[in-house]
Amino acid sequence: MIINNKIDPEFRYKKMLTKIRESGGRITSHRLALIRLLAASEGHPNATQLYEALRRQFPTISLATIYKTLALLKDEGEVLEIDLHNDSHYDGNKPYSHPHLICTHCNRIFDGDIISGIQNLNQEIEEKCNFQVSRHQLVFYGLCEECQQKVS
Amino acid sequence: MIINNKIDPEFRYKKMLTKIRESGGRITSHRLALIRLLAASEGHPNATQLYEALRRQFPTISLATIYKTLALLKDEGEVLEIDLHNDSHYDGNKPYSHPHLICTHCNRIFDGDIISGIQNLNQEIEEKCNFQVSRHQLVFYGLCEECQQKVS
DNA sequence: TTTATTATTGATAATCATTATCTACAACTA
DNA sequence: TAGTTGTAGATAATGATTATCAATAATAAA
Ligand SMILES: [Mn+2]
Ligand SMILES: [Mn+2]
Ligand SMILES: [Zn+2]
Ligand SMILES: [Zn+2]
Repeated sequence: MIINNKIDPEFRYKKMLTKIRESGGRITSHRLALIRLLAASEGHPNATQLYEALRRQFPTISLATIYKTLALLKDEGEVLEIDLHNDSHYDGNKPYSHPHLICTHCNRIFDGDIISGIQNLNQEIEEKCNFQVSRHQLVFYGLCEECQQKVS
Repeated sequence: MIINNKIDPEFRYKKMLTKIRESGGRITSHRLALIRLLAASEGHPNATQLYEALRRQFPTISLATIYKTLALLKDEGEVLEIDLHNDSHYDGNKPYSHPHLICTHCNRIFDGDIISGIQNLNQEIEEKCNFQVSRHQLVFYGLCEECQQKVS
């Protein structure tokens, strides 16, 4: 089910469709296409990027539909919103809290869920701060491997 | 210089004034008052909260002035912006990257810089992801000590 | 102290991502 | 196949933050 540090997009696709059906939602062609994109979440796209990607095949699709479907999936816990400065990006492949690495040079967003220290953090916070963590958004800014060479 | 897990506000106040002078900026009464607030940064206020706090003593102060001074101090590295969903909050007491704990019940923002695991994270990211970290924004959402009892 | 220079102010318009609104339409179901 | 109703697309509204600009005040020079 995990391929190349990524959950099988096909599995995620079906899971999202099921969740929508179970909540009484309808499956439209536009939703199908959007969910297919989100299931892979290549590059953690934002609403506009998803809109542009879908516009070719569906010229009549509306940006509002993107936002409404994203909100729906977020409510169902099937999409993670990465809240950046006036620009939300989305991960439908790993809809749970996990760290992200953002390159300040090429602006790409990488998954940082290989990092092992995260689990311990929650526990340390609960012990030292008496704070009960339910979710988190951890963002690290810097230079990705490729850009380190370009910039230096 | 560190009192009660907080940098001496007086020290921060003087440091910010020096930085503004050094960069050719002028010291106005409104800036003085705002910097005094930021140096303590009680509760990590946002622009509107700073505005409301200063309005009593300075009825003619403008929200634009708050934003412009915040941008100036941020450029000088003397204020940390905590970028939340369409609502930036500020820490002028600890202007460097550090974790924050946000209570989803009372909405208060706590400092989480007691946590020791952070230093190790950057190193782990550089090793495992080949990503060179320059700054971060780490936000943990959950229930503060007081609210855990109220909610349960 | 007086004057000249120019950064800063406050009022207000502009921006821009995201939401809300509303009617025609299409997805499900009996 | 028709009826019910959730959804789509167009567009207006929202709201935090920025940009604009003439009047003013902070600083330095005289
Ligand atoms: Mn991700
Ligand atoms: Mn802080
Ligand atoms: Zn890069
Ligand atoms: Zn609380």
